Amino acid sequence: MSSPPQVLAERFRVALGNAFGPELADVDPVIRPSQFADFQANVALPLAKRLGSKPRDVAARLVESLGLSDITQPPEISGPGFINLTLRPEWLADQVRTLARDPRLGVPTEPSQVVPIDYSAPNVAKEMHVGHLRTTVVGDALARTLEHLGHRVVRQNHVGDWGTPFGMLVEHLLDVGEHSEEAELLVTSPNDFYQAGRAKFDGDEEFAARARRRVVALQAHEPETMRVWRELLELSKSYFHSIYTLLDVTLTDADLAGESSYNDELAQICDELEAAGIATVSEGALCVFLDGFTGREGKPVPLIIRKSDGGYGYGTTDLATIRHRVRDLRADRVLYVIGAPQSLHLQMVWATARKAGWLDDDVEVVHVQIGNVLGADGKILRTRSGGPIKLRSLLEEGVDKAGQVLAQSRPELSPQDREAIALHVGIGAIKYADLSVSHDSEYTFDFERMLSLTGNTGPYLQYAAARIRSILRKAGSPVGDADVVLTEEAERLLARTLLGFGDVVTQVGVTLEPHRLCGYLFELAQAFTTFYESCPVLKADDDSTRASRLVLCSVTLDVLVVGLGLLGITAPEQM
RNA sequence: GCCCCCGUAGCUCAGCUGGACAGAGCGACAGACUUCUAAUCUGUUGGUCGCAGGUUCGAGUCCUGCCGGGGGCGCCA
Repeated sequence: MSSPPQVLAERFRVALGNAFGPELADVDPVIRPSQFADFQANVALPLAKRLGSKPRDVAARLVESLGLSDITQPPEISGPGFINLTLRPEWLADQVRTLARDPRLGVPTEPSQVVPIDYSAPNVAKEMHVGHLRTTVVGDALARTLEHLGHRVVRQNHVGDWGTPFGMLVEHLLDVGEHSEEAELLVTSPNDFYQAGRAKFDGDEEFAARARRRVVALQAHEPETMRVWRELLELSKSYFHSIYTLLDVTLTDADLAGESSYNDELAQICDELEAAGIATVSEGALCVFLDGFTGREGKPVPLIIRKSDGGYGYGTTDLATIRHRVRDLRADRVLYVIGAPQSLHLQMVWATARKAGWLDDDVEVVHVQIGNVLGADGKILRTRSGGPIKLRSLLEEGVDKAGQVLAQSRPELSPQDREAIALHVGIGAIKYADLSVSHDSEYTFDFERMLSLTGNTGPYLQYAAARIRSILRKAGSPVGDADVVLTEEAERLLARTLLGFGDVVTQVGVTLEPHRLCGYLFELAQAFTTFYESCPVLKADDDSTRASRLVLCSVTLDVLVVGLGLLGITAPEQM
């Protein structure tokens, strides 16, 4: 089904053609939300110049040609030439009824694209921290949203599973014993494992020497070393699993596309680039120099693809990665949901890939820049002692705090129920806080704010859904396909808001900005709450009003649940 | 030095790709519970949109230059 702005735009297209000729039919009617009506069309203003007449006259001619009487009240021209459009309640009601029957709730199915999304990317044998939280949560929301729009999303979890530290880690794992309690730390508290290895490396010459030899063995793919390395990965996978499960993130083992998976291609990448004259040796390293990339003192910035010691860095891996996504996955659009500081690096990788012919112009690559998460002091979030905060403890704290609030406000619920709700509320609050501000801006982490039941928070939206569920439970009979009648202003506003869902989801697919969906859902929850306050549902004056309002409740719940679902947030049955 | 991001109400943030007087939430102040979950609501308060030019009928939004904050800029990813 089409959204109101879409329907209006189509009518304007016809009117523009009739009034000013077919060549102007496709001018954007510039339909926008209005503070004086439901929508306003601003097209008369830019058109006036083109036609050489006054904006108000253009608007008047347009209104004459406009066949809208079935949809809107008579359009009004105001100000310099705005056309104000107020939807007829009957038409709105009809649209809501159609929405109620639409399993997609107004969300279109777009022509399917293949969209690899690079997100999360934790490191093997390291604890995830708040930095990973944001890319994981935003990336997952984008994956869910694009999938819902009909695209084929290929999740790519580019985990850090290769490099010199792994010599030390393998050696340490062998030292402590593969099935020891120490080894189990990789699953429960990876940083402790890493730091124990690190401490030994720094303090024990003999171990350090062994670790360095192990790096060589690893790079030579020596079988026993590789076996232990794989064991390291397995343990880390369990750790990732536990976090992803707790976070309710869709990533699975099948999505792992770690750095090591490109090992076999790195030499060839270098050879090919060197043969093509794209890469040249400088100071012993094989580098790509690109026009337009200059650093200090105007010196060209290199993308180093082979270090002077013969090793490969992440630049080479990233080239193999983009090639794989385009050539093997046949991507139409590639998303990198990673930290903002990597911007320059990505630009260089892409430019190199384009030069090498691995990245066609018709493939869109986007860096969804993730801003830092800050503490109350405005600095990157850390523990009081200055160390990075473990993601797991952060999540557990959120769930814990949500549980405390519930214990106070809903003492009548069983501890089991409260625990289940606290999980959804705590995790939902943290995820929503991450999603509701634009992904590229830094944001301040504040439990109190994100767990608040008022304001633009996860719990507020969940609460709205829980109240609707409570009504529907008490309604007894299922919500039928009743006529919708909009008499109260609160009903009108709720109806109009509901009809905007599809457009917002579409927009998120284009701009890759989940915070727009958050803003919409907040608006919807507010519209519902206002309706809830002023329009009794179960105690409505008559049966038809009751039935109509039940439809409104039901559709609102559907949109909230689906919308939150696209964000990766669950709406609990009760709160 | 060059490049990227940011600067909007006391605080945290929006601002729908250029449209009418700049919006929310929190905070503060004043109200609303025999009512479907009062953890929810209503109202009031509050801003030279960092500064100065420019483009435009119209600029928080686009361009240029400053000021201020963050980040990046050759062998860590």
